[in-house]
Amino acid sequence: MIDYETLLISFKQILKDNGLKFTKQRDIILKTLYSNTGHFTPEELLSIIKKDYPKLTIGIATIYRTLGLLEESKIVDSISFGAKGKKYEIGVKAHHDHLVCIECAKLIEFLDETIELQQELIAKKFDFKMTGHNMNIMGICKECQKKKI
Amino acid sequence: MIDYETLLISFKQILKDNGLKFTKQRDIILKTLYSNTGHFTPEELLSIIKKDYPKLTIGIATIYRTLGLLEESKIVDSISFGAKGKKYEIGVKAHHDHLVCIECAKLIEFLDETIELQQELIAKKFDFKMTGHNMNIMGICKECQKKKI
DNA sequence: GTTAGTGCAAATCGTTTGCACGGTT
DNA sequence: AACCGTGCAAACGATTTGCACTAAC
Repeated sequence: MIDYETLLISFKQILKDNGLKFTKQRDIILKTLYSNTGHFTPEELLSIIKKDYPKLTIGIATIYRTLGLLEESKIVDSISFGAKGKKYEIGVKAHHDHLVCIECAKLIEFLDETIELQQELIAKKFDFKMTGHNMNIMGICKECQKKKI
Repeated sequence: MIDYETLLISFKQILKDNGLKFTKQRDIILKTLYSNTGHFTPEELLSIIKKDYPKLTIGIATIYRTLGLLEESKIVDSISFGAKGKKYEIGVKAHHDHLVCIECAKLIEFLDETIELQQELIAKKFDFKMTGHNMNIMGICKECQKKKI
């Protein structure tokens, strides 16, 4: 996984290239995403930040705006839960897909080279300019299967 | 693809098993989904029904409630567009995945046996009881690539 | 007759936007 | 100084819900 220094430099470069500014809020959102492993909703991210930086004023709108920016810049990835919102995570680590537990909403990451390759072949076959993909296997995780008994 | 008679019988059976009623609205929603190929948002479905059955009174709430029921019953599948809603289609035909155009929201269906098989292997590997999966390849379709020039 | 289903409108939830002020360049 | 970013609250769009009425059983 990329180190934080490098990530920060490349984020600053992206901002500069687009005439955007590097603010406290953007700094802290990126740092928080980097240092907390896992997948967060915008609201979850906000409450982590409010807890970790009580002095900082920050609103949910900024979280959304910054996550949008980070997603465009390919720094974070998102996974969608229908009308139930989206979850975000740092996306500069190795790409992966998800197993989604329909009971507890837990996410398990995996990477499968065979699938990755097939996806590229399929996109090519349909003259599709692939910009990304997401694959979610829905089901009931090991732990929740036990609970049900 | 399953014929409509059989589908209707199994839907009625599901309703009966759960102490639910077979209503005009449910009848027509299923029929409309079956006879119109494609992927529809709840709003789109409602306007098709209102056009085809001008005498029927039906509201958007019923569409949502029925689609939820049909999805639980595995009769329809949905594909999510983040906060931009969901689209539904009859799911009793052969399973397939989607190419999603990020410009025009068009969906292209495909089926890839290699990927299907890999998914089962992955679920097994993580002791996941797979209940479903969705895979969406995002990108720009052939037509939209041309438009951009 | 009992119970579930309906349409409607209000409520809700996640997300986006307009605006005046504050911070970065 | 110029301009972007911010918080706030209002606006928004998709979906859900409470209610009194209606229809399926």
